[in-house]
Amino acid sequence: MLKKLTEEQQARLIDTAILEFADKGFKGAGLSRIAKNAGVSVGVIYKYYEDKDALFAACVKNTLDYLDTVLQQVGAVDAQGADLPELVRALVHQVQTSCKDHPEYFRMYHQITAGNASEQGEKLAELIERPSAQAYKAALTKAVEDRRIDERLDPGVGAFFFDNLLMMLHYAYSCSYYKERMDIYCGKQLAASEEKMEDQMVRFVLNGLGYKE
Amino acid sequence: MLKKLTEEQQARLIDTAILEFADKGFKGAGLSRIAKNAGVSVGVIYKYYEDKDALFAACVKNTLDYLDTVLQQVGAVDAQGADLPELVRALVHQVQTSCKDHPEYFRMYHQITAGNASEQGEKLAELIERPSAQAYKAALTKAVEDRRIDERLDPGVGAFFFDNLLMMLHYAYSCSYYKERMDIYCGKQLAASEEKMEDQMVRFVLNGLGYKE
Amino acid sequence: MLKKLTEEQQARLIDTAILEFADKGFKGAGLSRIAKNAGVSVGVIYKYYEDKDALFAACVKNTLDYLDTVLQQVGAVDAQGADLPELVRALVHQVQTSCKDHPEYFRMYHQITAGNASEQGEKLAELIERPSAQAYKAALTKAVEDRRIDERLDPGVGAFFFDNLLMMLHYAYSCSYYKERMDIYCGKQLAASEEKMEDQMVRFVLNGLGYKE
Amino acid sequence: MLKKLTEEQQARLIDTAILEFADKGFKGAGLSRIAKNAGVSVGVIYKYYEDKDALFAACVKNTLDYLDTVLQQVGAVDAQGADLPELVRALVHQVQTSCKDHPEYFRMYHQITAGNASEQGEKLAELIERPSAQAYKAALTKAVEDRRIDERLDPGVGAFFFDNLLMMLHYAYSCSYYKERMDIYCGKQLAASEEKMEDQMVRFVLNGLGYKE
DNA sequence: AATGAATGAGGCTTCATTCAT
DNA sequence: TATGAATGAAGCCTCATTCAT
Repeated sequence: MLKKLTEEQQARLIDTAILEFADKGFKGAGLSRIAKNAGVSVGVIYKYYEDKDALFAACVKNTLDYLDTVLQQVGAVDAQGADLPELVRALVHQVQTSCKDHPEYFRMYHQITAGNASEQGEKLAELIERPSAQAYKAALTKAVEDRRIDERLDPGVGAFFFDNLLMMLHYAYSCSYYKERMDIYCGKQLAASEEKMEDQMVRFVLNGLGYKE
Repeated sequence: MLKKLTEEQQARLIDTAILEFADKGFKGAGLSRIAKNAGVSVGVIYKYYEDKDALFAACVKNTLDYLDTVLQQVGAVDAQGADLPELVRALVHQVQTSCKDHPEYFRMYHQITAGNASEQGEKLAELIERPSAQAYKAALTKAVEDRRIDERLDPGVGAFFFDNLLMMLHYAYSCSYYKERMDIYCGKQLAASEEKMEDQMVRFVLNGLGYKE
Repeated sequence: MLKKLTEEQQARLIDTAILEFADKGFKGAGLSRIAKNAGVSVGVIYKYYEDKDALFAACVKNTLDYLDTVLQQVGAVDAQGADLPELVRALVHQVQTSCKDHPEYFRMYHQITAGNASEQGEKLAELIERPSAQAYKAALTKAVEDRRIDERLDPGVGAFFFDNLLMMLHYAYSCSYYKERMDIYCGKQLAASEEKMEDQMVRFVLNGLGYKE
Repeated sequence: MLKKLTEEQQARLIDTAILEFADKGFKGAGLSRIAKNAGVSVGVIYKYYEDKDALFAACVKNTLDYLDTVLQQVGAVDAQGADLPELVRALVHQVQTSCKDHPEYFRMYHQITAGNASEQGEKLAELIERPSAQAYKAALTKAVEDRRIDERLDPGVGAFFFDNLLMMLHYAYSCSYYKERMDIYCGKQLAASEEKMEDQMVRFVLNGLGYKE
């Protein structure tokens, strides 16, 4: 079913759609605008996707794939036997780089979590969150066993708090509201320094987990 | 066909509208559905609000007022000379109670931050975030001066991380996606125990800030 | 059915309604605006008139009464045995004075003839036009018999042309479009001089009728 | 569901719209009724016209173009060196034929002059009236110079009266109210005879202008 | 197979009409 | 009885979806 539309055009369609959905939400997004910005016709969208819902679903899947890729990269760091501080720093750093590269994916994530579309967010949560939850929890469980972090902290809950912080950092680097919010809290100057924010974040997280040396 | 919408009916209209906007977003919300659910006619909305934008603005204002009230309550705890652990615990606890009472306000907040409405979220950020930012920063600055928390942590940034955690906890207790996410990370059992979550959260935050004794 | 609304208020209601209908047309007129401008409530309109149509009908009747009054005044001139030039001059003059006093009635007439309301204009034509048609025709018939005007001109048709000219003069003095049109044709200066316009009109009409001596 | 509205369909849309606006006025006209009568969907109107105002404007433009065409045809007669009686007769005759062909344009003109639409009629007056005013005035000025008509009559004012008569004749042949009115004044029989009305009109006008030989 | 104009259901908004006070 | 807020049908307009080319 992909005769005339090149792979590139299909990719561009999805990318454009993600931008639109990420910025306008499901209802606010316009198929004709997407088509125009993607340089294709409205009709062709319906050759590839059943309807607006299906296009949105495809965008969601794309977002998931991207998030998976990002997670995999961290997994690689983990696999190299990095210690917790290195891991945390790698994750925080990656928030910054991935948000610089593709802020739209995280705005898209924010839209997904708003649940304005037709589908249930609950099903997506499982899909999206389980992998990182598992990964972080595993790392923390191991750290607990190694007596490197506060054993009174449940690894799952710790992972939750940690990911919460990452999540909000993603938003701060991707969504205008949260960007403004970060500026208000941290001051524009500090907020603009990725190094300092990274340092502070790493410190707060390790402290929070009760990491010892 | 009452002679005038009672205060109660007006309140119900706004409440219904907030529920609708919170769950469907600005574009997805339907005035006729709001009217029906509020038990009034479509036309009457326009006696009280210029248009859909104005109704949304009123809902936003309502949300801000609620958030202010919540913050004020914590301010009272602070004014009683509570120490940092008490303050943190009070805040975390309030997240749980306010989300139980009025989850819709926090879903509404999430919608506002998505920026799908007609107005700019940037202007709202200032309005919404400045007060708590100031309050938390002040508390942390004082704690730094008292040598109670890690002085290498910038008070503003510390407040940012802390509020980020609160924010995500709000979402976890208000928005279905984040609720599911919390369950995935923490396990349904732990997530369901407000006391345990509170304890863990207080521990993580105080650790994170490097709080001593 | 006229307990509280004084005669004066009722008159004001009709006057206000005429202004509104004359300027906005039947559909464009707003009952709430009429009520407000008349200083009464919307509801009371429905105590005196079945619906918008009935109110419009009352305004039409009022207009007819006014036009009748105007015609009667000319009838008085006629009854005094005035000759045709005097009669014509009196009529032309009256166009100018009545348009100065109550331009709204002639704008109303224009609206009626547009037939935008719900009722048929045909019925009204009979009511409105018959009297003056009869009067003018009688005057011309007599003038023909007296060999004062061109007998090749049918009295009815002559009356028609004459009234056509009067009608358009009414419009020129009452409706902004026709006022502008008069300025374009005659030049602002000439158009502004009622005496000159009157003279020219009288001359043209008498000439047209082939009036001798 | 044709691939594109044919020229014919587009023309039909405008024609239907003119009919609707001409008979119901701007406010009274209904886009859905226009669409239905034109045999197209409501939505397609918005592909060709920004909104109801724009559709109305297009109808007005169409009307102006038609009136121009009509005037041009008379211009041709004038250019052939016709004398005043021939010119007047040609004009009167054209009123009859053009009203038979397209009465809706003159009802539309009547609506425009009622000024119920969104735009100012004043601007249109200049556009619509200037050309014929100029043409008629020129013809009369020349006639005055040739000592063919009463020099005490201002050419502009003479043109005004003449066009007033033409205007009302247009209405009489196009609008039901004015048709009825003509019948009342002239009698149905005479009114129905275009030749006689033409003769009478030509006589009246030439007399009115004081035309000699 | 892609195009993009046409379709028409649905949403926001207005306003004539009703009716509780 | 007058009031004027509430009602809800109807109008304008948008946009997801269809389909002739």
